[in-house]
Amino acid sequence: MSPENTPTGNVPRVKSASTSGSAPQSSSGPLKGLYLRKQDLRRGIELMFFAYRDFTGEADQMLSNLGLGRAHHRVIYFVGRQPGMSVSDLLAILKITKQSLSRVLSHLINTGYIQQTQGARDKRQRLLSLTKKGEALEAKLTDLQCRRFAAAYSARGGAAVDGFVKVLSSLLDDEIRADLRQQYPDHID
Amino acid sequence: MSPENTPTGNVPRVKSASTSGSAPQSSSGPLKGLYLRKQDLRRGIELMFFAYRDFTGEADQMLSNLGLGRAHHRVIYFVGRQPGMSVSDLLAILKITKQSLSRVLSHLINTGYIQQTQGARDKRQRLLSLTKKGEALEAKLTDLQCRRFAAAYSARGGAAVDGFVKVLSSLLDDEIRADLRQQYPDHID
DNA sequence: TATGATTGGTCAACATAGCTGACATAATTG
DNA sequence: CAATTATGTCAGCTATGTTGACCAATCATA
Repeated sequence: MSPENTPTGNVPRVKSASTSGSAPQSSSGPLKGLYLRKQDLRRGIELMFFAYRDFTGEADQMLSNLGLGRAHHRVIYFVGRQPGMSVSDLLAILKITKQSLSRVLSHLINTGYIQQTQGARDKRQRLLSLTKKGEALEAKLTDLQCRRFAAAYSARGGAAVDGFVKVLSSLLDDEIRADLRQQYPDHID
Repeated sequence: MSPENTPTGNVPRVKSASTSGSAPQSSSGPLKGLYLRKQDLRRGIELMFFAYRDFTGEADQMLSNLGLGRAHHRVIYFVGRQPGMSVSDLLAILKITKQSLSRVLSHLINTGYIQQTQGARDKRQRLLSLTKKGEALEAKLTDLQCRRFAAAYSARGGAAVDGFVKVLSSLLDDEIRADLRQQYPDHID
């Protein structure tokens, strides 16, 4: 039941470049039309959809074997990246509601993946970090995804990685891009 | 409550390149270490997360005003891309269960975004296409996302787009990559 | 033509992960 | 002391995925 063996033969296939029709090369320079045609933009949209799905697929599988979901993964990932972060830091990154986070976070604490310590400067804060068990899981999950990236990066080379990072950065909302730029010292921009 | 104004000041920020520690430049060539360090791979992971969220955000907003969700968008998008596709084609692309699709698809048919016609060669098939109303919505949604891509593409130029497409393609599972390659005549590979 | 495979729909039930709104507690800050 | 902040919690809702079972129409073929 994978896309390629639909026995009817009408496998999903774009009616060639028909969607682009008369390509909107519009006015500007002669180079623009080469990657700003409707079909190029649609390819971008579709690549994002499929790549994101595949990118998360392996980790999702491993997580579901542990009774966890992608939401747990996000928490584990970001807490692992910055141990000692507060709940509101996490909320600001994930941009979900307190209640949504609470459900997932409590579960991770109860099952021993994450621990809390009271903030020293501000005792209201609960500073989050991974337990040994949490670190082990984080490492396994991140390794899975890093391996996929390492394969893609090394298959395509530094120039391609550079373009990848540039375009993805430009797809971001402005505030997020500013944040990410801060976090990566040698960020291309 | 956006990331930059957490008043505590401990805005999510990677402890510089500490996660990379002794970068695994491993054995290979001298260029590899420049984009295969742990921090580079993590940046890729995070860019995917944030970019996907921002990429879908505007459309999600417009959809929710109409009482629709992202699942409806996917159906509208792919039916719009290839009018006359069958239900099983759509299932093969979306990789969700028949029941999940059914719920969303029925809703789109009942609300007049999508119409069905009986297949000519195989009368069991219901060939899907957008109604006028559906086409109008598809155009609005796709325009939103295309505009974001067009801005990113033209900000970064053709070489970056090239790298972007290459790396995203390499992040795909093999079967999906083969499908996409077919669909785009001038796909870089 | 009879049988089996395929296309598609449907029902019931469930899980995950998001949301809102309201409210409580504790600590910090002015 | 008062206002704000950080965090948690309760109840309830929605969207989107899942499984398993089953049915009807149609097609392909022995």
